[in-house]
Amino acid sequence: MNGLSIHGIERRNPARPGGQQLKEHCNEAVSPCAACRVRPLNICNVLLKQVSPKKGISKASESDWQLHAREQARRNLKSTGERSGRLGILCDGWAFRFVQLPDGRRQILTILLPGDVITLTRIFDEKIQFSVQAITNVHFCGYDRATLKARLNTDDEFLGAWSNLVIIETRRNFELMVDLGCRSADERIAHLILETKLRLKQRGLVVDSTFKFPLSQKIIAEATGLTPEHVSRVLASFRRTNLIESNEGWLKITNLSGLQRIGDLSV
Amino acid sequence: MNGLSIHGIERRNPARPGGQQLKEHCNEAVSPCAACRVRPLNICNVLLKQVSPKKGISKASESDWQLHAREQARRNLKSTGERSGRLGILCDGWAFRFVQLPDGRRQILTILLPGDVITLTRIFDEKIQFSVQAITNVHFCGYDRATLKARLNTDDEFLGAWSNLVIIETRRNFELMVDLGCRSADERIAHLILETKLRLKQRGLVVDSTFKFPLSQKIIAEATGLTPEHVSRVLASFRRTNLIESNEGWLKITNLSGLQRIGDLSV
DNA sequence: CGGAGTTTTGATTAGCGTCAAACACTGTGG
DNA sequence: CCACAGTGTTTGACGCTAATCAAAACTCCG
Repeated sequence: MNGLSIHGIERRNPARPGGQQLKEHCNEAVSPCAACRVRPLNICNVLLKQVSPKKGISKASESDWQLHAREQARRNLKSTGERSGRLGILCDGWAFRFVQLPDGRRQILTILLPGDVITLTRIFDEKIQFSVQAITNVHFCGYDRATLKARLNTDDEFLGAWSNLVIIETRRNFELMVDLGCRSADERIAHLILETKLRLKQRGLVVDSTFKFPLSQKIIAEATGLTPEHVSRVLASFRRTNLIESNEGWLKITNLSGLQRIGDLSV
Repeated sequence: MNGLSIHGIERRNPARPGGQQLKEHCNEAVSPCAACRVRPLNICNVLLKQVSPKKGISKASESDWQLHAREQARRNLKSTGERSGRLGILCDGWAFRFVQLPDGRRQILTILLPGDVITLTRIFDEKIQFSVQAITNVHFCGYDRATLKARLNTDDEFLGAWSNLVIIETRRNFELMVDLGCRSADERIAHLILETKLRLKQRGLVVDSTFKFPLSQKIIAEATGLTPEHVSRVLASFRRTNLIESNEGWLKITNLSGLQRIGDLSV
């Protein structure tokens, strides 16, 4: 968790005085989406390619239908039951979806990487069913829910893009269920590393089997249903057997086939 | 697993000679959908209320766009990677979605009750990502995928109904992840019982806290990520403390608040 | 320098898995 | 009719994985 962010956007935001001022809108003249590299991974490409008047979106709402914002590491972007009316997309940085039980136990449902849709079902679901927390400093944008809903009914391409994401997400949910239900600690952690590497590779963020990995062991524990202590032991054993190297929020897979033998992605 | 089925449809199908003849189409003069009681729970109501020509469905395809079939208990309805081109709905009987790992381990993803959509994302997903197995004898129907996909683009009500099911399913997937990731064996099993009771209640299939429960302990084990032996012990302890009574595929909750204290549904 | 959070390591324990055997139930074939 | 196999449930003994408890080393940051 050093100062480098993935897309070269530095973490050193202007220091904010109070902790209450959570979200900072960036009303930049030029939309940051123009330079976004992860647009093809989600629905932004489809949404932004043509904001034509014939779609029935008035000029007035157009200026407001997409809002950009930032948030500091470790702060919540969304909380269970919230009704913000916006579908969020993570432009830059890492975050995770999680559920918090009354007694403090937490389960991480999804690690969110740059380009991921934060609240995919928000188009139809008023209340979201989980909370979202930033891992690093993040930059995200929110589309107006009503506008998207209307567009889903008229724009076949958008419907296709959205449902494609639903399918990908469902598939990953199933994988996590299999992990939690019937795999050992070694397998779960190896799987998490391999899956994250794969997703980062799709974003061009893996060089020489090395990639940014800002997940603390507590986060890995909550994502895999283990304790931080046990995660530490497993990672230590992976390092001892020369499967991985890690430091300073970076991770390198030094023995890919060895790691795959433990946590292969084939379901 | 006695001879009675939930909707009064008897299990005694005409005896079939070979085991190979898996599926039996029911080309009845009157559609069984007319008497279906679970239609309001899924997309059938919307789909069947008006099959009007103006939707662009030709008379020829209309006769074929919905097919009814049956399957025996313990047989697979679908297998991973299959490409049948139909979206299935469970009309009667119980089934489950599962993933099978190469080494034989299995994880049940969803228990399917009468009225549930078997392959919800099949509209967009050519290959399904899991297998489906019948628990009891089942009766199901399959809608033509291409027809549904076309209709999703033109029929707002259908889109709404479908996406509503996607949300409900996502929510249940998240609940299972929390169960598997951070709850004890007692909690998981109590939760499974309570959730199943709730879903049966929506279908009017619970009387006096008593309901059909044809899940073997092996199935409960695969659904909760436990072993059959341990499930047996937990259920025995539930019975010993007078939380539940069970026999012959039926289950009665004799101490609801006690069971809720263990496996409450609130997430 | 001090405090908070993270990682590491060790010792101990508990929950659940594994192995095994007995029993009940069902359907099958002789 | 019985013998038998196959499957599911129950129970016991034992073992192992991972949790728990605890404490020290390390990092980051004011």
